This record gives sequence, structure tokens and C-alpha cells, in this order.
Amino acid sequence: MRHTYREIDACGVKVALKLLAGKWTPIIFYHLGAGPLRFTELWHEIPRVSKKVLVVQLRQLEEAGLVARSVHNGFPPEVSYQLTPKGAGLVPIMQSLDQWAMTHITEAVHIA
Amino acid sequence: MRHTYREIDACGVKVALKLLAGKWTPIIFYHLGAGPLRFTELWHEIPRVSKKVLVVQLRQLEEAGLVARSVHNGFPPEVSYQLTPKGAGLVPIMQSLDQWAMTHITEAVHIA
DNA sequence: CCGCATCCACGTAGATACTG
DNA sequence: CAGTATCTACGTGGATGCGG
Repeated sequence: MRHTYREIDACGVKVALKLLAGKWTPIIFYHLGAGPLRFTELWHEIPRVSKKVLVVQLRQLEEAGLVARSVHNGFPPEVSYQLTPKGAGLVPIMQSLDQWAMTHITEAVHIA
Repeated sequence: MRHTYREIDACGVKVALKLLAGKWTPIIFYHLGAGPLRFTELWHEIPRVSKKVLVVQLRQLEEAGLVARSVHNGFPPEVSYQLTPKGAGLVPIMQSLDQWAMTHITEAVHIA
């Protein structure tokens, strides 16, 4: 059986990789994996990312259901982010990737 | 301890994802996982990819040590590609990703 | 058969400034 | 505090054609 282009893009591995491979996704998961964080807390944990880009990344993860956004209205605003169970299910896979990298790529630094 | 930008980019997870997340990497792994293939065989297995792009992807995987390229000189030329042990080590991780996707993403199609 | 050269389209990310 | 609005830069992938 031949697979069409659309089917290939819908392949589970590709869908998962599309979500994981955002430039800041791994470090977001690393920090949120330790528990919920407010936006600015998370922003301060991640060096050299603009607020705009961080917002965009979080929106994408939220839309995919990997991250939950909780708004507590009032002033000042308070918004916290945390991993959903669906998102948390990717954490062990990231650990596998890290394990693979440590085995095969000596130059890589172990962070997350 | 604070991590610098360079260190974050060298993080093992990011290095591994960078390699995996090429547009055609999963399907290349899927086909090479079944055994070595010649260039044109592989090309015919993958719909809608240009030869140029496939060559570029294979070069990157080769440079990273995930794929081995064997040339048998003569005419016509004969070049075969296969996964290295290092590359094969990523296959179970891809299967984990597929498993995760099947659990959480009902719309995804199971191919590789 | 295998691959390179050229040119092009698009998505993602960054810099900067402004706002409820 | 937690965003939004523009504008810009760059990398990846794609179309097509040529060559050993």
C-alpha cells in the first residue's frame, strides 16, 4: 500500500515531533516538569527568549493540550502554566532522548 | 546554576530532536529500519520528495553518524544507505513517540 | 543511477515598542 | 504582570535542470 503525502504528515511520530521540536519546547518542559510556574517566573528561567516568542510557544503547547493555562483575574494579572497528563507523558521520552544523546554524543551537555 | 544559551543548544534532548525532526527523517528511518536500500529504491518509497532534498537529508544523517552510505563504484553507480547502530538506537524512541501519539492523538495515522 | 546548482517559497524566531 | 503589534532575518524545504 502506498501512503499519500497527507497521511505521512499525519503519522503519529511526525505529529509528536512537530510538538516537541519547537526551539524552546524542551526547556519549557524541563521547567514545568518541576511544577506550575507563572509566566514571568518561567520567562526568567529561560535566558534569551523574548516574551512574544515564549507566549507563542506556550500557545501552541496549550492548543495541542500539552500545557494548561490558568488565569486568576485581578490586578496584577496572574497566569500560571503547568503540564497536562498528556504533556507529562512526553517527559520520559525526552529522558530517553537525553539518555541516547549521552551515550552517543559526547559533546552534548546534560541539562534536561 | 544558570545555563547559557550555548549550553541550552548543546542540551542532549535538543541535539537529538534536531536530528529527528527533519521533515523526512521519520519515514527515512521507517524504510531503512527494514534493511539497507539503494538511493533510488528509497526515493521511490517516499512520495513527493525531490531527489535533492532526499540527498540533503541523507547527508545530514550521515554526518551525524545515524546513517551509513556505501558506494560501490562502477557504471551504473550503486549507492546504498543503512542505519548505523547509533541511528538504530533511535528507533525504539520513535516507537515510543508513536505509542504516545496513538494514546493521545486519535486523528493521527499509524505508519511508522 | 546518483547527485549537484540555482533560484524560490514559507514558517519560525527575534527585536522592539506599546497596553489593559 | 502578562501579554499584543510590527517589522525583519534566517533556515529549511521545494522545483527544475544539468552532469559524471
